[in-house]
Amino acid sequence: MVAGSNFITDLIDADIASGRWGVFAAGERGAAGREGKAKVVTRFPPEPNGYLHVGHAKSICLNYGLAVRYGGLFNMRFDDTNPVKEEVEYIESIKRDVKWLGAHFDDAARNGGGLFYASDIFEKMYEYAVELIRKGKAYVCELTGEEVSARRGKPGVPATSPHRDRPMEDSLRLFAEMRDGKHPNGKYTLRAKIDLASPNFNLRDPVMYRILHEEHPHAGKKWCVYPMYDWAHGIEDSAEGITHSICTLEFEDHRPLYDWFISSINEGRTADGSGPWGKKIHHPQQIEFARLNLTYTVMSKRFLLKLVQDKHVSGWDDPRMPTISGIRRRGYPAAAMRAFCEEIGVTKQNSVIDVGRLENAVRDNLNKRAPRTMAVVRPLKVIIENWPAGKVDELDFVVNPEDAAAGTIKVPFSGELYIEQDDFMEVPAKKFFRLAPGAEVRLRWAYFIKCTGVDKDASGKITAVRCTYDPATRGGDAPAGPNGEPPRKVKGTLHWVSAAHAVAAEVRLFDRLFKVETPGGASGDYLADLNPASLEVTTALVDPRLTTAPVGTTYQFERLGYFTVDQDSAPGRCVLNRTVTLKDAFVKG
RNA sequence: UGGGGAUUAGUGUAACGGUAGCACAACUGACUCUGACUCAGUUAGUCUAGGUUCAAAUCCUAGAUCCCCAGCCA
Repeated sequence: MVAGSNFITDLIDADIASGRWGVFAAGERGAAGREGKAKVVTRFPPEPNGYLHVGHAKSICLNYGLAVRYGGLFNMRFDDTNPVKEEVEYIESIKRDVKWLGAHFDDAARNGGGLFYASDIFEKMYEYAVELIRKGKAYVCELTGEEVSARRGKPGVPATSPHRDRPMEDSLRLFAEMRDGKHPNGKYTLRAKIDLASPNFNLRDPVMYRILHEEHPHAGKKWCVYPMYDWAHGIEDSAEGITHSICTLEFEDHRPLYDWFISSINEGRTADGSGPWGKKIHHPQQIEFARLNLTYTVMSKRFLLKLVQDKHVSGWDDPRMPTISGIRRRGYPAAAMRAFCEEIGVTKQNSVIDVGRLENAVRDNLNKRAPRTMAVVRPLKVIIENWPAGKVDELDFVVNPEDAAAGTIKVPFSGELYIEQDDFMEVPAKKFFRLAPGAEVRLRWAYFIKCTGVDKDASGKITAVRCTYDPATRGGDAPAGPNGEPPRKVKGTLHWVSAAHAVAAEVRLFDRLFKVETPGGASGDYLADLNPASLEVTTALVDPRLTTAPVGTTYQFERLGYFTVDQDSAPGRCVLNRTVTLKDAFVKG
């Protein structure tokens, strides 16, 4: 079994072995070197009615990954058949997100098959629809939505339509009138004449076209009839030469319809074009896989839109959102997203992945790349009592222990420092090996310090911790004893900043957007499960170098987590998003 | 009470009639100038009942459970 294989690659392997889809012709679709290779053409076909989320990322990685794996092509296509819900803003964001993920749809040398819009072939679809009417396979129906619904039938009870035997000429005329804008929304539909008694309700004469007097984000004002998904999708795939049309599980019982439409167009057509209706059109294979679900996450576009509209989040790109824009802003690397998708596999089983696995993929990626820095998020002042007044020491700080090439930088040390509040306990808990009265710890890359006492205000709150330092431990290690005794060890190492040198930065500490593993679980009420503490904003003390880092730069704040420079940063204002925490094995108590 | 799918450790995912494996999580321990990383180990699984076979997660029969479907959404 080859790494990364799954039931879809098994299927494609079989197709290649049997020569099912033929080979790329010389000069076909871009980059040279593809001719003679077995054809594999996939696509990602979102409707531009919202922002992409991590569920879409799975589909993008799957489809693009297959094109790369087999040296085929990957198309980006907007399935823009319903102008009521679609917007240019969504089209633009989707292109941006797909590119960011690394699916190079417009680069032929990197398996890019191109950018397509369903709406660009509406004319062709219209012609095919006319053809089906002529073949007696479609008719204009004038039932209202409610009437269609009322006549839908039940399992075992057929649907009915009084118009299915309308003469072909009448349907042709009415369909043309529909297109010409002579009728209001909802007055007529074009329906496929399939089987009103089918146990599969999708086959009970599904609607192919509805009248929608609506401007389209890509096609403008050209149309007032729009095709339905089932009718349009196979034609889009066919026109683009898609071989494997991959979609999610809920379309499984639409597959007979997908096949019926293309087969019906092909009826009376032949491979060489000698048939009465001309040349056969390409008939792709639809394959269904299980969509991605994550714990503590809602993936419904409808609900994400509600979060944005009702301002529960700051926008589609709020770093707490499971959108691609959100995780990008939060600082998740695209490569981590890809690794995650690879890791979880592809099957037909509904499943819920622990969101911790996505976070792990992010840590894994960042651990190797992110430069380290010391920053204090909840400052507690430390006074070094025996530090020479006014002295500043410059110490070497290792930028990335995982990457020797990253080198070292100098950090300033002085007699007044800040450490993390969590790193001091006046009455230490069991197994607490950080700072406490009488305890000695190491300040990372600096000195050992020993706590001699605390300062408190009138209310008894600790305002500062007093320590002494050991000059012999400069750099962070104790020397060996005079008679070769092993050097003194300390168990705890703390991060710190020099009070006089650190600068303030806004830090946004994100937690999960939902407080329960399955939001909306029993009640279906997602909002009730929102985590009220999903965002905490604090002022941290950071290395001044961070204030000039470009937006999107990610650092590891040692012992805390990864933090990424947010787009809200400006000269004089540094804003950092906590991308993900480090794992923490220490449990208080 | 119709149709379409799916059931393998806590969670995912392999095994395609021939030793049930891997990853994550959990728990031990080692290492450590990040309680991170890394390393070693432990716990733990074929939905049920029959059948075929030398041999069944895999094939057959019956059942159970879960998901999807009656938009002029996709």
